[in-house]
Amino acid sequence: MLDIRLIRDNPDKIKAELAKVSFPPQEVDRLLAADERRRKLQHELDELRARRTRESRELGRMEPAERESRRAQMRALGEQIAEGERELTRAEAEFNRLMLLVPNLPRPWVPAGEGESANSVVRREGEPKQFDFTPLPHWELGEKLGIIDFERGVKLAGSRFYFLVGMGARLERALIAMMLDLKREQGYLELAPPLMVNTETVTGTAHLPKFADTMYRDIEEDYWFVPTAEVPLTNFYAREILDSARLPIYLTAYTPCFRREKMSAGRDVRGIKRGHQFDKVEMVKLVHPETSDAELESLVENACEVCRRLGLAFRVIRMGTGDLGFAAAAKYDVEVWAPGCAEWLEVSSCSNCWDFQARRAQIRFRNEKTGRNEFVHTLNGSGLGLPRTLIAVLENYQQADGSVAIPQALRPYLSGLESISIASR
RNA sequence: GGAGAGGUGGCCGAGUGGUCGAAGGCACCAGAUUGCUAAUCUGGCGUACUGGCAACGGUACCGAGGGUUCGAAUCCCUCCCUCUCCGCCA
Repeated sequence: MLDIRLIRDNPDKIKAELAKVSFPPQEVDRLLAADERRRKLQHELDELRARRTRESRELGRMEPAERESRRAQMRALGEQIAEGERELTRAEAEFNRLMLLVPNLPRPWVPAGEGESANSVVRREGEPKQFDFTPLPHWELGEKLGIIDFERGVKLAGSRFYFLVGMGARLERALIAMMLDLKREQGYLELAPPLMVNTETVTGTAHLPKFADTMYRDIEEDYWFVPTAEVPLTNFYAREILDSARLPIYLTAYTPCFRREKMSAGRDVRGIKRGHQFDKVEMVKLVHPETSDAELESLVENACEVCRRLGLAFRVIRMGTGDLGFAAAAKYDVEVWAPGCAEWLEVSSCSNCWDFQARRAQIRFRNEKTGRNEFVHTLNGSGLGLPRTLIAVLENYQQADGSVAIPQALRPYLSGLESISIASR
C-alpha cells in the first residue's frame, strides 16, 4: 500500500510513476475522490460526536424533570451519528478497496519498459558446462535413475504432481539442509512457520486481494495455503513496533509452497519445473529504510552464494518496470543454467518491497532520529527454489554413464556419497 | 466437541453506566539531588486519523463485531483467542 498523503500531495507525479507499471491514471483520480469523501465524512462525524459527548455530560447533571425533554433531541442526534457512521464505514471500505489495488512505485533507477523489454543481465558467474555427450533433460534422467516418478504423482493427485523417490528425495532433503545451514551462516534466523494463514496475513504481503485466484484456500476456516514462505515470514512481526536496535532482521524458512498456476496452463508441463506444490527455502529481511537499497544487493548475493556452492553457472537479471510485479519496488532474478532442457532456470527472485508490505501489515520501528514510529522496509528472495535447483544439479552433474555426481557441498549431507546411479537408489 | 475461567496501555493490575484514554505499581526517558554500582525527588511516558504557523484542540481505539442507552471498558448478543478439566485424535 502506498502512503495516501504521498498521492494526495503529488498526484501528477504519482500518476506518472504508476503509469510505468501500467496502472491507469484515472484510478488514481477515483482513489483521491474516495479519500476526500471519506475525510469529509470523518470530519463531520467527529464534530457530531464531540457535541454528543459534551451534551450528554450536561444531561447527566440535569434535574430529572429537565432531562426528559432533552432526551428526545439527544436521541435524534444519536440517530444522525449512527447514520453518519454507516456512511463513513461504506466510504472507508471503498477507499480501502481501491488502496489495496494500487501497485508499488518502482525505484527511480529501475529501467522503464513494457513486459520483459527492460530486463537486463547485470552479472554472470561460471561458464555453462560443456559435455562430450548429449546431456539429458531431468525428466529423462529422473525416470532412468528411478528418482522421479511422474506417473504415480498424476495418479494420486493429477497433472503437475510427482513423487521424488529414494535418492531423489534424499538429494532434495540434502539441498534443503545445505541451504538452511548457509542461511544461518549469512545471519538468518530459521523459522518453521504455519503453512496455512488467514486472509489478513495474505493481504499483508499483497497476495490479496488481487491474486486470490492463484492460491488454494479452505473457505470454511478462512485458511489460505501459503504460496511462498514470504507470507508467514514477512508477517511474523505484523502489527508490531520494533526497537530500531533490532534492525535489520533476517528470517529464513524451508516450506512447501502451493500455487494454482492457472496463468501458466499448458506451459512447463514437462518435468518438475512448475508444480502446484513445491519446496523452497525463503529469505526475508526487515530493514531500516536508509539501508534498504544496499540490503537488496546483499540479498541477491545471499542467493547467488547458494549457486556458487553448488558449482552452478548463474546470471543475475535486473527487472525493468514491466516485470516488477505488484509489490516490488525493485527486483532481481537469479537464473542457473540447465544443460539438459537447455534453458536458464529462475531459481530465485529477490524483491525490495520498500514500505509497501510494511504499511499493509503494519510493521513499524521506533526511529530514534525522528522520535516517530515508521514503517520498516521488507525484502524477500528465494534461497533457492528446490525443484529447479534439483533440475540444475541433476542436469549439470550427469555423467556419460548415466549416473549423477553429487556436488561436494552436498556430500556431508549424504553420508559422503559421491554419485547416484541406478544401483544406488 | 462439552463444562468452567478469563481477555484492559511495554509488563503487572484496578475499574460494573457519566467528568475513564483509563487508578496504582514496574519498566523506560528527562531533570534535580546525594561523592562510591545505587537510592530519593520532580516531570514525562499508548496508537491512529484530523484541525491549527504554533500554542493547543477534536475524534476513535479497554480481544473483534453487533445491540441497549442521552451516554458503554463497564449491561446484552455473536464470534475469536488463552487457560483448566473432560472427551477425541496424528
